[in-house]
Amino acid sequence: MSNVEKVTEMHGRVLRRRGGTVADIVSGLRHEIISGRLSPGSPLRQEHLAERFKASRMPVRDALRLLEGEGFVQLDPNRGARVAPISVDDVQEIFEMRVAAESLALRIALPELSNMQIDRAAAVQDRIERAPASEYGMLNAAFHKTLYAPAARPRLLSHIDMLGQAANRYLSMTIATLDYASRSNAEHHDLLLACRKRDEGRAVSCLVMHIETAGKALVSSLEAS
Amino acid sequence: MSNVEKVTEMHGRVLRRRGGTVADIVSGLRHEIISGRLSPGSPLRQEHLAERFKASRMPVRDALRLLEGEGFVQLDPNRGARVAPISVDDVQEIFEMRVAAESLALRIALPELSNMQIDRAAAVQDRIERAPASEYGMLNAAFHKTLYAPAARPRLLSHIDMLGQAANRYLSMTIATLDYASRSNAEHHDLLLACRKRDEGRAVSCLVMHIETAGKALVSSLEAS
DNA sequence: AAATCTCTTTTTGTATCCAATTTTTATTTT
DNA sequence: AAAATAAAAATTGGATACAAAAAGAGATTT
Repeated sequence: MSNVEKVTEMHGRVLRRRGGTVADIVSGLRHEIISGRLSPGSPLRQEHLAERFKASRMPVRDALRLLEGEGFVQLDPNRGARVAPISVDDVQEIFEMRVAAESLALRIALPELSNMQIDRAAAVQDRIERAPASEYGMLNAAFHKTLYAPAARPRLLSHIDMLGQAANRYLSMTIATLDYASRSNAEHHDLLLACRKRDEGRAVSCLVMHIETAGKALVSSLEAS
Repeated sequence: MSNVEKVTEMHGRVLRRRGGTVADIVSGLRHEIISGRLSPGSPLRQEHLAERFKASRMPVRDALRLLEGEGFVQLDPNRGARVAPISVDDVQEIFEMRVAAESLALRIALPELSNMQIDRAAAVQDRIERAPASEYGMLNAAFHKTLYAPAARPRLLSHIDMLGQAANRYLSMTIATLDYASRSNAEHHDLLLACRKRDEGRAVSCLVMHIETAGKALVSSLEAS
């Protein structure tokens, strides 16, 4: 979020040094949407955002287009941008897609997976069990990514990443993480064990279960509210 | 592509005003990349594109960002945009992802699929067998989309669409479509038959085979050149 | 009350700057 | 001649200002 503050002068006004403006706005806005500080459906006015991020409209528009591609922002022609709405159907769909994409990634990665890489995933799992709940989403993504990395499938991995971020948006809305955490951790350990044995069938079914139960927990938690 | 030529005055200079500029540039550029008229790796300079599409740099940048999200353009900071490179690995990955995504879509759609919708897909297949090879990519996508539509999964369907477009880019590079066509048509008929019987297992395995053989044909055709 | 017509707000697009980076070219140095 | 360096040319990233179109809100008329 912080930026190099090498300031210079332009048209009599102060401005930040070049670089990373769009990236800043994207990550800032994305974080606010994922964390729920920006509620679904609320309008995102270009001028307002430009002022909030101390930038001009141009990088703001670039950022909005990027976030539209990621599914966090809805852009209607001539009507502007709004925080993408949420729905139970959407969660369901995201988790169905995660099952398909991540089981594919695991199947490809498993034969290439070294013990060292499994150890690294186990270390991430250790951090998950110690870290505060607020970091769960990010660490969970890191755990899964560590296991899929040997697949060497850039498109697939970035697709999985996008789905994970979309899921995090819903995850952070429900405080159901607390009683779900222990179950998720146990499932991660099961998955690691199956990976160590290089048991593809077992590993994939562990993963499918893991994602499906997470999805179901989220859906029921959303339907309750 | 044609546009209203409302002319107006600004800063003493004449300028043409148009509507839907960004969409025009995106679809125009995308078509040129898919059709291969713009070769992989060739630079896309903003100023040059702006002149070619008779627009200013802002909509050009918007378009480039969108196309980057779709994977057709590669954007390096401070170095500009280039037509995304191609590789055999990329084709392989795209078709792996298509298998996963489309078999999921078919599994979800099949129980909701009506005979009328199957007939509509069969009608599209009829058109495929009559139409010129240049329209194969677009019609093939329409055929598959017709079968998946009842799944009512917007995210999944647009993901499948993107993969299809990415695949079309490689498809149009190889003229291997000619001896592949008869095989593809037979597979489409098999798939339709399995759908009519509502035989999920058979339909999905037909589809998986269909996509995999298409991928393999493309890979071997690319490796030959 | 319903329809029409302003008036305002907001988005979309154009044009023109300027600064920071590459990339290229020319010039020196070894 | 080859390598290193400095100057110059392209190009991108970003800012500002302005024009036009659409959507929304009021006010007016029917």
